[in-house]
Amino acid sequence: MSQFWKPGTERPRLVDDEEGGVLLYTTSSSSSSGFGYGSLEKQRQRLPVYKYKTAILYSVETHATTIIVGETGSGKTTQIPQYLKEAGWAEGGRMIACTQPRRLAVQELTRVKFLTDGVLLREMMDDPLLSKYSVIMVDEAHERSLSTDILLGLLKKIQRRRPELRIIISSATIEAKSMAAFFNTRRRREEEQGPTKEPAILSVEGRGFNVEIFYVDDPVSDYVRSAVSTVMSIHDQERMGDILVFLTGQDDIDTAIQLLTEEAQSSGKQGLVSVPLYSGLPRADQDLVFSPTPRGKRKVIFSTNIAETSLTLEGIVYVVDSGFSKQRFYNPISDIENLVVAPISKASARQRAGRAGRVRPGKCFRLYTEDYFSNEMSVVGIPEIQRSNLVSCVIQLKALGIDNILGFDWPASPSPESMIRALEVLYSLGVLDDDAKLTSPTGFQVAEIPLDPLISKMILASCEFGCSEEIITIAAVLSIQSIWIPVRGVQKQLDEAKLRFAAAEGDHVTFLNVYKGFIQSNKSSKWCHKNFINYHAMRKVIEVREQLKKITQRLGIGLKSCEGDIQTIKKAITAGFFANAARLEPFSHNGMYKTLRTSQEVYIHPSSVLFRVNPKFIVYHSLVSTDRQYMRNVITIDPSWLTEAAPHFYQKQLHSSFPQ
DNA sequence: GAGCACTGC
Repeated sequence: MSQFWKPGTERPRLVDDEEGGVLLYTTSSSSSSGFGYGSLEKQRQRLPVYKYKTAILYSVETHATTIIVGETGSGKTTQIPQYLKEAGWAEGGRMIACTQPRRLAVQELTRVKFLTDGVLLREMMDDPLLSKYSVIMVDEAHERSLSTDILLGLLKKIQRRRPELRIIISSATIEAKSMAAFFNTRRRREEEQGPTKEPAILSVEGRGFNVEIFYVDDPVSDYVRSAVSTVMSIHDQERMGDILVFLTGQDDIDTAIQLLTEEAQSSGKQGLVSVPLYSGLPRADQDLVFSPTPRGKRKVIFSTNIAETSLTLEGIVYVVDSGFSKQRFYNPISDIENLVVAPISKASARQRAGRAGRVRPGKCFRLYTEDYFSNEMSVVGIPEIQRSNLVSCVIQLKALGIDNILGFDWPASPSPESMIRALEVLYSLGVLDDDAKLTSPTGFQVAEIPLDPLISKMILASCEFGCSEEIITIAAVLSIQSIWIPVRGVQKQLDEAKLRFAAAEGDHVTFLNVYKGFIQSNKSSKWCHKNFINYHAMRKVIEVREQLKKITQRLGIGLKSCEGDIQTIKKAITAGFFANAARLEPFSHNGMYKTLRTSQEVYIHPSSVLFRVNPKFIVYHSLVSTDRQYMRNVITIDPSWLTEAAPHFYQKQLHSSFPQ
């Protein structure tokens, strides 16, 4: 492994601090306490990454791939693309790309493009070699999101065809070596021309302060209770400073806040302000997290993983880490994605602890034992690609002309079962042909629409059925987490509000009613409030719908309304979701259904307008599994539509399921 | 009568 630095500058340091204990954040001076005055240039020079400018540029010049190990706050994301531009990498009509797993609000430099991994993947559909870019920087690669992994695999391929392309991968310490191994394409005694193929690793320190770590002596049986009592003792014994508590979901968070309020009341403790934080929270409530803590008070933020990567909170001095988060797991045999509370990795634990050291030295209280951390916790989490349904991923690779999906060189390979399942689903949708090639035009069109292929297929079908106006609304609503406001204690009112829009045909049609009402109200937030509808979610529906409208126009498909012909709408939905059909068990007293495809026991989700209605045949949008398998968002269908929509899928194997 | 970590086009 090679490292380069310029004599006279500080030698780059390869951090290797995978052990627990005090985090090895190094911070050079008091300069980290803010920018003070001075020119913009001076400010840039004070960022930790500045010291490595020459080393980074030298490495990029001489290496095909450079891996930058950098802690948060080093300034790498904003500065490195700028250094590259100043060094001439954006000259001669070339550009620099910097990708993130999430959207980022950064200033757009000319000839430097900040974009998400997913968007860059989309760009490859028009420009497979990404030929307009001279350097591509993949930021936060250690998060191993689905799109990041696909992108890394493709970049490695592109590098073979474009030796002049430079890749920068910014990653946390723990992943750096495996990234380097993945991109090391150098063969022994190979005559090297141009940049060396062996990746360089550079390490840049962050701006964080030391965080002292504490563990519990014995395993805790109830992390919510334990988190609350830890908060109480921090409040008792530690100096002022806000507390961030990592829990797994809304339920945990609500319970914890209730417990804390009770305990503070019964013990007469004052000065604690609890704030919940999770993605489903209405915007106004989320903003409370950022409001300054009143003088003499201590803010306690109870958060999901959203505070681990997506949001940065200022003023946190104490972190309480439950050691758990909700994670998605996919079972290719049952074709079901589950959200499960699972132990986090050491990498996550480090990231969480680091949240305590942004303003001054902090403390992190881990609600698990040191022995557990050292001996049982996995070093890194399972990459998303090994925990997901791969239908979207496979169609994207197919669209990029990658035929041998099973032989693709991944940073981490998904299971063959998942890939085969994805191929089967795409085949049944008519997107792939017998040779596993994209069909024309359906396959290419579905690949062009950046949504779940089942949804894309539904949209294409709606054009034939003449109900695309309605279907793109439904597609937009389905891509939003929830349009209802999550409210505890006023469940009854929410249910009543829902009834105002409920359609006998099911949830999708109900969504259409909500959308119509929202438009008729002139997109009023008051109207949303009155009807327990999430205003921001509805704005988002409008936005996504506009995008879908543009995409359909680009595909040369006109929008058309079916003017209230609901049966047509349901047929279009069935054309995409025929595989998700279920039939009510005869004589079932508890609403048990069986899926037509695999005879799995499933139930209508209590949030559905068809809950307790239990029609004989239904099609569902997705399954969510807890103690039971629940079907979310269902519509009634006529079973004959299934054979109409997918004769190849149903005629052979399942005709015996149909009573009529 | 249950629950939804996150993200994107």
